[in-house]
Amino acid sequence: MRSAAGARRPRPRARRGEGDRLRDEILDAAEALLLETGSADKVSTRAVASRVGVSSPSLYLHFPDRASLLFEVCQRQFDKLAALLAAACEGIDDPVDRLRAIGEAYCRFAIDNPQQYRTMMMDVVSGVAYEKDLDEIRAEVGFDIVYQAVVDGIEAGVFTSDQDPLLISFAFWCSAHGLVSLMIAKPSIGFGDPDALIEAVLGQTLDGVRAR
Amino acid sequence: MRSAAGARRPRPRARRGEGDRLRDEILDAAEALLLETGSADKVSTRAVASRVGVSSPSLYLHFPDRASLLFEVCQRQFDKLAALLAAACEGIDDPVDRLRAIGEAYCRFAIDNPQQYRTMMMDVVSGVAYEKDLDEIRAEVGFDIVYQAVVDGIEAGVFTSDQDPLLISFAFWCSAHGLVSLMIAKPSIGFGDPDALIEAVLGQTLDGVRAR
DNA sequence: TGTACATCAGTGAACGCGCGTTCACTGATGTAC
DNA sequence: TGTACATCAGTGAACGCGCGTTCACTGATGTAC
Repeated sequence: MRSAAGARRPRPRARRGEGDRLRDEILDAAEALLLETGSADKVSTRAVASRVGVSSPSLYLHFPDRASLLFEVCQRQFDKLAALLAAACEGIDDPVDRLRAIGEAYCRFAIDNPQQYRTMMMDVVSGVAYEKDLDEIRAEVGFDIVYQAVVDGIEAGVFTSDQDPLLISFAFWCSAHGLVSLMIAKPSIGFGDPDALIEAVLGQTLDGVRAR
Repeated sequence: MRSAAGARRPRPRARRGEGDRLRDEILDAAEALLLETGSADKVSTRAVASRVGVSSPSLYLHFPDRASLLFEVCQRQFDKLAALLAAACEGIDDPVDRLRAIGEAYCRFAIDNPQQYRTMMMDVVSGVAYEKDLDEIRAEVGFDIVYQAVVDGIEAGVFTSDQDPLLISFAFWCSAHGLVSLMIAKPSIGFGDPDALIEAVLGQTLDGVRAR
């Protein structure tokens, strides 16, 4: 816990029109706090302000309330995840390989950013109406590129055409999410090498949709 | 919110040795509160006491602290789930049918008791060292009976023997958990008929491990 | 270049709240005689 | 059966805490002249 009067000198006032600098610092601090405490409930306006080195009322110059701040922290994570997933499948033509790459990138993100993933996908962020409809979720968690890979795979004859591609995509997502959310929620289980487990579980799920 | 002085008359003192009556009422109230609020953080000692119609210090006659109370609430849920799963697969010889029955019962429990499932499997219950090791988890979430069904299935030649049965079991659990935890965490997605979705996702997962 | 003034980013103190927990206590129940 | 006493389940008041948010304010920055 670092106080405004502590090690760092008092922050210089933002110049006119530089308001976004503090705004970004607040978001960074909230994100860091979320990461360290592992719980959105612990990301209090006071803790965030103290970390930035600023009084807590000054958050209200940049966000209408705590819920909006937390919402935006999550939003930045979703943007990051979407970019990661898009990058992961870029240039991979084979639908099976592409699906595997997407799944691995998704799981990697979750394992590397467990507290963010928890907040995005597992928690009720208290006071935040963080309810997205299917279209938003589809874009944000990479559902669209999963779906596209599945459709391509069915067309190429490598995936079964017995099932609705939407359902196949969804089941794939369930596997990936189930795996990483268990690893995050129940670390005491002791999962061994995460990468090996990810590969094995995704591989098995992909086998389930192969054409036969 | 019902106060001690409210509608119900002041609760009669427990007789000597009847201390468990209030203890059970406290657990029931905490469980009900968890269900209604959907968040373990909201299950405060004061709210529980007020619901029972008792002063909050009296909780401390039955539980050393709030964390122990919450822990026991969760423990009762795990016991209930284990019993449900055992009942679900009773008398089903075919390993595939048995596995499907276990998975469906597991998902049903989660859908019917979303807040309890959330607390048991998705949340960090604040202040509760609710860390179980693999052996406990295996027993409590029905992992052992899943594993047995998989082993039986491999022996009977209906499941692939390419994979470690432990891994097959785990991937199955990932699917089921992933499905229900998404349904619980992101209700705004709009999942349609839950039973149909459960059947489809589990069926697809089972297809992934069929011998070919 | 110098001065008076306007702007507005950030502050310090305070609000009312609910929390977990402690403590000395009360008074109904049970028991010994 | 009646009485004095011991037990102990449950209480009321209080503790110190951190919270989200408000409000009147300060004082550095920028601007008009």
